[in-house]
Amino acid sequence: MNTPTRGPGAEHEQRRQQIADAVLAVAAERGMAAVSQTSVAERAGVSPGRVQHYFPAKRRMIEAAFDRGNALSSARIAARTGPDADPRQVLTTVLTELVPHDTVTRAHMRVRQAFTALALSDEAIAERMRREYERFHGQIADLLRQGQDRGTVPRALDPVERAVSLVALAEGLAYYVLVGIHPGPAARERLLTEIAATYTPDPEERG
Amino acid sequence: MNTPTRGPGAEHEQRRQQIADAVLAVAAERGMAAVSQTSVAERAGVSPGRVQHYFPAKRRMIEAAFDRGNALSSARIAARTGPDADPRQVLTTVLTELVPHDTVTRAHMRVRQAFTALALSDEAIAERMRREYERFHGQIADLLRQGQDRGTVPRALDPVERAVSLVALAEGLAYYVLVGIHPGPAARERLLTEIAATYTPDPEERG
DNA sequence: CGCAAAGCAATGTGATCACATCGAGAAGAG
DNA sequence: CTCTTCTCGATGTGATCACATTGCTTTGCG
Repeated sequence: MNTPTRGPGAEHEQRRQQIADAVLAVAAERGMAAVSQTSVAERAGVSPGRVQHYFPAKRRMIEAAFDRGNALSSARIAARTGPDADPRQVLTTVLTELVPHDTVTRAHMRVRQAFTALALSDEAIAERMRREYERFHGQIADLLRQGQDRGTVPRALDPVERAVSLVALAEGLAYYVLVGIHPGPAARERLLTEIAATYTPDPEERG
Repeated sequence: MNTPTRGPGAEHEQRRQQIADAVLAVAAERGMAAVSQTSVAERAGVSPGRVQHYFPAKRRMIEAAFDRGNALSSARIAARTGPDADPRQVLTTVLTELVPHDTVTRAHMRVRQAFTALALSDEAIAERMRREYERFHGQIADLLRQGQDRGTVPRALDPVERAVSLVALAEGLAYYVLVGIHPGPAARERLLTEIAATYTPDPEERG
């Protein structure tokens, strides 16, 4: 009944996650270039041997970390939006969560930026990135479509195209905040303004 | 009268540029991680010794490449806009040049993305990045202000804030094109739409 | 209890890195 | 022509890397 410590039913997945988390932490703090068996093991508080045991190839470790980052991000956003049904509120939360405003979101966006660069020279990561964005843009587009059904978003607007623009803007602003080009609150305001412009540009039709 | 091949007046700057160009080429083709004395020397067609001679510290080589990239970018955009006086045309050219559409722009944006990631873990690059963006955002804001003076841009609009948003959008879209998330022409269209929305949202006031 | 296998720490290996060092050769100065 | 100084190719060095190998320890199982 108790979890086996060995064999196919062992806590492998938990250990792998622990290591993947360490990869994310190192990437957030010192960039992808600092990710090595040694640094990851140290950060995870395990031996380098164990890291190698769970990830015989570094490539797989990076990919696992990428997936882990996406899972954590989804979980965080799901927790943040809760069971809210209002699509505009959900959209606003999802997009503003991209703009760094605390330790967790800062770390997350630093990791995202690291993978973003990696995707340009690593086809496996690039493919995952494409799938991830297809999902993400689709989610935002769906929220806009729900708005259209409720009449709060103009029918003339292409939900996918608008979703792409909103996310691109949010990520561009997120980087400015990360590197200190633009203050976080101002970036958030810019984003909220753009979201507001998406909803009922003609204010008299609200019901 | 002829250029000395040695001493303080030698063709040092030209050699340094040649090496910096090789750094940019390697970064564009294989990412910053592939930039080393060996790879750069090979790409530049010179000996590793010469690379080390001109850049005793790798850090300086990277910084020189960053500056060189900015100089090349400015020159390319200046050549592209020409002596045009119409601020909207200039703004459109500058922004759409950010979206990859040929070999040169693709390479340039790949390099830019590489430095973008580097800035998050290298304070010297981050500082240069901040200065570079301050200049860039300022340039776009100036173009918008000229539009306001001509009455083609609403006075109510904050030029700096709008400039930041436009550039952020353009860069976000540029990345989507680079990694194959979004087609280039569509990204360009999205950008043109956003630029159009900045100019005279009320079409009847045009003279 | 004994044993086969799994978990995993420790160590080895060859490559590559940034950077140091050295010396040959070229070019200007006297 | 000689000498000095700059250029820069060649080679050395120690660190770090990903990954291979080895073998001890633990665990489940008969």
